[in-house]
Amino acid sequence: MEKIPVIAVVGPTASGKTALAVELAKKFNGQIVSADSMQIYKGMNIATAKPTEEEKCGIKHFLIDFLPTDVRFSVADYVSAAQKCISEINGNGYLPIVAGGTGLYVDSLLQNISFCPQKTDDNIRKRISDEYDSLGGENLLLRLKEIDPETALRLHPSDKSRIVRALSLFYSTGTTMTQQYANSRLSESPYETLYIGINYHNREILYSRINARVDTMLQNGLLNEAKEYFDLSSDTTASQAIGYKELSPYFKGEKSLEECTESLKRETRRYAKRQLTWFRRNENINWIYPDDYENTDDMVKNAFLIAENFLRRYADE
RNA sequence: GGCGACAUAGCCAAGUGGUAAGGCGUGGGUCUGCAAAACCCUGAUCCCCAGUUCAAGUCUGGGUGUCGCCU
Repeated sequence: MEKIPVIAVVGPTASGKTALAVELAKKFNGQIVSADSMQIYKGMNIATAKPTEEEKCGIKHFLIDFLPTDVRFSVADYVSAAQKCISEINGNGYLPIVAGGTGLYVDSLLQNISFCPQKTDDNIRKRISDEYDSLGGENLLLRLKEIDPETALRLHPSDKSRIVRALSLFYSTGTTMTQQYANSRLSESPYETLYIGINYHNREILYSRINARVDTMLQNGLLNEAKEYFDLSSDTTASQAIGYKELSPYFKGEKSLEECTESLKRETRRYAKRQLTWFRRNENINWIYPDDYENTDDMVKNAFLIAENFLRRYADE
């Protein structure tokens, strides 16, 4: 079966992914599939830096702004939704461009990871989570060792979420994490992907972009938006978004706005660092460094060259 | 000018004679159904000089600096 060509634009937050993806889409007749775990939610616009109509430049964006904030979402949901988008885009004769900073989503989609067909039982999960709290990580890890020694070996006793997941996966489906891992890569990816990553040689530049963007968000009314969402139930995906929970102490009168703004900036910087850690291990990424160029146009031109090479190679095959 | 206090990693900070807690930040890493989440790893010889002592961040003297009070 012939593979579908896909361009993926990845990188840390505030690096300029959105703009580059749009430029690529304009140049190569593309449409964009977002890979962002928070921009999927309706209403969460300012904090997530969701592209505005103006920024979209008329390019069609998929998987943005379509879910209410109380609906939970997961990688598995993302992959199946995004697969459909890519098929549709490709079927209509456009080039699919995956753009976003949620590394897990990007990789799972493009490497065609298949998730366990059965869902984990919420009650079992709850029970094991309680057991973790009462018995401790060491004990649960011993239990996991009996059913899946490999996974038990690589997990740290403090890593509650993964220990609970590994155990509840087995108890509710009979599949071990190790088996699931093997199963997940059985079918080859239907995509031929060009990865373009954006990073800065000088981290300080990225960090000052982040700081400045937070200030802009505040000017654009982040506080009003945050008032609506800082109280989201903690078991929702949306409640994890950076931008509301950091402002929460301010609304509760526990901290000053300045302190909360600082913490919001810091959390965003840390998030960017984690994103870089994630993407750096992908050897297939063609990294582009904005601080290598005099201006953005030159950088975009270089990205065009990389993309042209990729598409030509693809056409030749 | 006088009196007093303090001087430990980027920041906060414990330690009062036996060979440098901790927190925050920073940097690195893990990552397969909540991933903007969760988790792991990460640093100093204690302002300078001289002295006491087997042994000094810890005691003594001098210097420098900072802060507070007073005239």
